[in-house]
Amino acid sequence: MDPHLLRTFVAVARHGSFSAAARDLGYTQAAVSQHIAALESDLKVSLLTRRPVVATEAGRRLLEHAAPILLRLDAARADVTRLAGAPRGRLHVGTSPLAAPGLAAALATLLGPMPRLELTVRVAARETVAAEVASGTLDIGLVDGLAAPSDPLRLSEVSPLTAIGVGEEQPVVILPRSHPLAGRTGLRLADLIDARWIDAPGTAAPLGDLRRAGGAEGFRAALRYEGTDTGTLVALAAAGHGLTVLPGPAAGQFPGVAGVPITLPRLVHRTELLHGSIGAGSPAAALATLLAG
Amino acid sequence: MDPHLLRTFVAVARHGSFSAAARDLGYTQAAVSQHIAALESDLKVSLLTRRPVVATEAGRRLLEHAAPILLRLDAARADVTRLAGAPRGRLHVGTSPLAAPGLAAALATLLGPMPRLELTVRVAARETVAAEVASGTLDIGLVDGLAAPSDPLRLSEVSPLTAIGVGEEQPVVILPRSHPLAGRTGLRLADLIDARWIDAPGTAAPLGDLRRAGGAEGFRAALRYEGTDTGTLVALAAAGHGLTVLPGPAAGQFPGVAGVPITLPRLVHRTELLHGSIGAGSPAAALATLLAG
DNA sequence: CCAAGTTACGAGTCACGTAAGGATT
DNA sequence: AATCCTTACGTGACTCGTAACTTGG
Repeated sequence: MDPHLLRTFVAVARHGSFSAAARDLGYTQAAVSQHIAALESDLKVSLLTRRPVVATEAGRRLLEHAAPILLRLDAARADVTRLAGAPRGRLHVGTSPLAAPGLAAALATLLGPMPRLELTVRVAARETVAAEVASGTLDIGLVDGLAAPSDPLRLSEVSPLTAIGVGEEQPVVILPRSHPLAGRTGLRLADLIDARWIDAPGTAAPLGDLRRAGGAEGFRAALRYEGTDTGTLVALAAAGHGLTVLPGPAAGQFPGVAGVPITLPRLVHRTELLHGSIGAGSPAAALATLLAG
Repeated sequence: MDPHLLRTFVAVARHGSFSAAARDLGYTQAAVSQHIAALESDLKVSLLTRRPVVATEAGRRLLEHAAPILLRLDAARADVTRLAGAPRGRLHVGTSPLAAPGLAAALATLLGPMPRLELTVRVAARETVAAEVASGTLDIGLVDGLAAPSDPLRLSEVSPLTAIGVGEEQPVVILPRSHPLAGRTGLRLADLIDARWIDAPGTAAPLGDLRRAGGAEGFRAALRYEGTDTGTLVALAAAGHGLTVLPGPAAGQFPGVAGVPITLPRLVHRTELLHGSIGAGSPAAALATLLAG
């Protein structure tokens, strides 16, 4: 199970085509065919159907493992390399959409006494930010999510990252003005189990977190939003496509909707600063090493 | 970063010797030397000092990643292979020490209506059991630990495993009879932060869990116990080497010590049945596939 | 000077590209 | 017939073992 083969397998499964994967990876398509054949004969299992090219049951299973493994491999390389890497004087920062408003403040705190530097900021889905901080594409990440007070966020545990909490907010449910519950001053999770929800895992609180908090099924997704634009998400909620949970301060900024505080059993909306240097102490210290000079 | 190279690196670091690692892995020592050289030149970092052979800062960093990666790789192979693997008629079961008393009952429930089969049982540290279930060495694992009520145990997230809760118990602190607190009918965690503790991560509740529950530092380990024998652990506690936390029922069995129920904020001692078939529904169904015929 | 890691070199293997060969729509 | 995957084959690269070399205690 050479990582090269895994990488090829993932590409083929994603493209649904050997030739497309080959083009993507810079191989000939014969090489891709050989890669898949090698994997299949190594595991003694058929991983893909041909014509059309679709992952089999075993292939789907392998796909679930492959991405984390490849990510971890990249993270390991990045982590080790970071130590020796010459400071670059550039800082790549990523943020999840709902953490973005806090970005300026967080950077000011960190960089206040810092020298000039080239700063790049990018907004991406929560898990994307975490993955890119792990793999070294980003130096720093700001992510938000639901967690027990003063508990670390549970990001997919592909690689150990250092997380520092930078804020906790009251979670608020976004409802269309016309919604029967829109006038309430507070809600309980149980009131909303049977509502229609928007599943926006990269942007809003993931439904899985709500489901776990509620200890119940429900929280059926009526719509899945894969973008990272909060305005669009709120517009969808305003149009009645479903409910979503935002941190309180963010909710106040949108006129067309009602934001009702929700009592979640022991959950707050938490924002964390992520960086990759496991043992590096304070983020300022890590930054200093990163930027020095 | 070929897994072969990583495996070699891990072996060298563990043995503290190229030659010993070579013997262990069935390579010549020249090959091992080349492996390490290849890794170092790939990462452009020195990973080991020679003479004596010790991991450098970067090497230690890599070691933290290597073990989980290799484990995940094994787990992926096992997971994919499991699907196609012919039922073996043999069942390898592992259990953490404190879950062992429940093993008979759990197996009876599962296997009651099952045909005869060859059964192997082994006791090992909690994380070992989880790792071996993931990598397919074990078919089924029974593990215990501290967790919020009806929350899954947080085992090291190397590989997704299906977990089914099979029991929750009141945690109890084991104290020598002569201990000033031994007469109490109940304790709070705060009473014990400054006590001397035994760190027995494979057997008792890991100190890290207590520390997290207490939201504090403290819980200094006076002694580390790496074995998996509950009797020995309790004997150490009885002799005053430190405190440890066991599930209530287990604590009653030992005469020389006092077991005092402890109120942990939202934590219970939980036992779970682990198996590897991610989507396989009930454990009975998984077992049926495993054993069929 | 001995134990232990490195370097040199050759043999076998492996992985890739080219090109020809099926198969499916 | 066209598209797409597989197979055959040759070349270049890689990996490992043997053996000579180097270094540190």
